[in-house]
Amino acid sequence: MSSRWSNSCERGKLKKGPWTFDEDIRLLRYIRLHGPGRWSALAKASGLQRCGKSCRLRWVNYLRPDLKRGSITPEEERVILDLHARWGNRWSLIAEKMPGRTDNEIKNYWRSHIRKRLPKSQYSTTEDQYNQGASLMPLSFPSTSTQAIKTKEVKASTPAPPTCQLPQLLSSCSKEDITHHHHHHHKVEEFPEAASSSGIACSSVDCNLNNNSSCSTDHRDRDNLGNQLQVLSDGAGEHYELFRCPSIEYDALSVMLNQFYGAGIPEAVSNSSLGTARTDVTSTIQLTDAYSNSSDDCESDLAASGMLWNAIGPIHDQ
DNA sequence: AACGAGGTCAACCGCGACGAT
DNA sequence: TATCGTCGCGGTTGACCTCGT
Repeated sequence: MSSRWSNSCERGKLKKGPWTFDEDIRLLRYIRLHGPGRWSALAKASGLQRCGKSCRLRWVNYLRPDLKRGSITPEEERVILDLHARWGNRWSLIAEKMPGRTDNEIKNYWRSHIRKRLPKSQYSTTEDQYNQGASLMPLSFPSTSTQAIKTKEVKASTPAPPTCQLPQLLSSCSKEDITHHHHHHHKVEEFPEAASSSGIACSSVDCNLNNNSSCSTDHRDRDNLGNQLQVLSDGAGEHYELFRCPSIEYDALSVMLNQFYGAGIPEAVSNSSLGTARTDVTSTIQLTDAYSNSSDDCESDLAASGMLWNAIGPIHDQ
């Protein structure tokens, strides 16, 4: 039993390791059509050379649109501390109380940030709580009933089909920023190939060199990423505007997700700080702006962008 | 500039549980 | 009831990154 899933992953020498951009697109497109769940079937039907387990993990921990990006806030850390003190290493349970955070993320945060600050005696007791059969303390949070949080009996619900939760991803770069930085605000042409193939009115792409202080070159500080893609809707259809900070990577997944969910939200603004630079080089497009007259740090890789648009395809025919 | 140590985090692995047949 | 397929959880790994020397 325990090895069944493992075996199915081994079967046919399925791919392992970091996900590529193309795989992400395939997975997203499939989920867009059929919703998440039934991972084994999904893995086969989507054409991905991945096992269902891997697909599920990628979705849950990385591609889900309702994920909150950026560092754990002090408030969130307090919640983690509190809940961990109550429940021990019940990461999925803790994650349920922290919308937008995954169990993996919380677990990693605990191990790399919190645990090392605590004396071993302190964290080991809470970590052992569950194994010792300690009863889970009732929550002080509005949430599932305390009966429902008894240990592993809690059956994690299948993630709901994608809903429009992009407001959670609101970027730190606002329109206001843009208007305040005219000196670096220049328009570039549409993605010709993309627009034609997708059938979407992609009227313009703004490459805004936003030099405000919130823009950081530290790719790991995702809070500070200033990339922004706006999906704008008007009578003529939808078009997309992309704003970015200099010297940071424009994450293609963001574009994809905006289009992915754009159908459901007429006007969506999203943060493009999805993913990290290190996950996979192919999952990010280095937006170095070939269209800029002035600058050296903003170029764009239209081929890659075109590939993206082609890959995800138009909304209306999905 | 080069290198090593330590940190971070996406992804993997093993396992237990559950539902369907 | 037994078996099978699927799913989700928690622990662990390892590639990549940053920082100090």
